Amino acid sequence: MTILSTPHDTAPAIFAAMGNPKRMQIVTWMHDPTTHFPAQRDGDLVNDGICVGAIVTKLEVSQPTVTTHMKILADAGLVTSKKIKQWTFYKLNVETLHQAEAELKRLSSILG
Amino acid sequence: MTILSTPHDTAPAIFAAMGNPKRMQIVTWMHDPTTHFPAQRDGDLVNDGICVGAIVTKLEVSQPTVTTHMKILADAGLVTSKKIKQWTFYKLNVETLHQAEAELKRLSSILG
DNA sequence: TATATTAATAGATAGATTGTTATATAGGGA
DNA sequence: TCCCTATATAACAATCTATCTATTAATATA
Repeated sequence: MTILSTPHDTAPAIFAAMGNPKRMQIVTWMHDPTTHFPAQRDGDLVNDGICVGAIVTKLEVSQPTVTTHMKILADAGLVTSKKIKQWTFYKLNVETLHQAEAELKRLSSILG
Repeated sequence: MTILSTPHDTAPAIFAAMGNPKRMQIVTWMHDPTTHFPAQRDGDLVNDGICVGAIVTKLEVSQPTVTTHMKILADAGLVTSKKIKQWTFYKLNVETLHQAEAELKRLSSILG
């Protein structure tokens, strides 16, 4: 979905999802998974994503709290999820970051 | 302040400020003041900014609510304010939008 | 099958956010 | 001075968020 077809409240949802220090931390870590997370047995850090447990360990909040944060990020389109065996792997969705970037670009370009 | 010297929780504050439909609406209007607001007697729409009353009229919430939203935007650095006579004029701060844009660019550039 | 692992869901709670009305403050004009 | 206009502040209500513990569900493994 391009910025042109974006419903009017999609952008606030993306910004709201990033507007939390814990979630910003998660997104920052996910940007460079191999430096921030240990290798996983049943899912590749880059191709499949990061499993919930790895985030729980680093973020130092409870597992349900991480699940909630991931749901907010997923609802905003900032991450996608994939289930392999008993794990759920979350991966950054760069498309949505570009979309937010375009929205900011629109607002920062003072024309008149 | 450049993105390099940005404290680690500045970015979430900016995104949180934009992560509300009403505030996003305000920022969008302020991006192009002359098309969205009537001319003002004691302050120029472009050079001085928009007065609170004009936003109250368009946003259709109470004046104190607008004042609260403007404070959140100002605290995040997204707008600056200037008092002329009994009016407070708010103006978009493009610097901060660029800062948020740079943060998104950083996160969307997958290097490894 | 019984147990361990992993994540999601349910339910509770403290605190933040968004909104209201009422009041205070500050400046301009009659 | 007295009143009007514009904004801010106070006090409060309703809703949302972030967090927890306990439980459930699903999958693996011994």
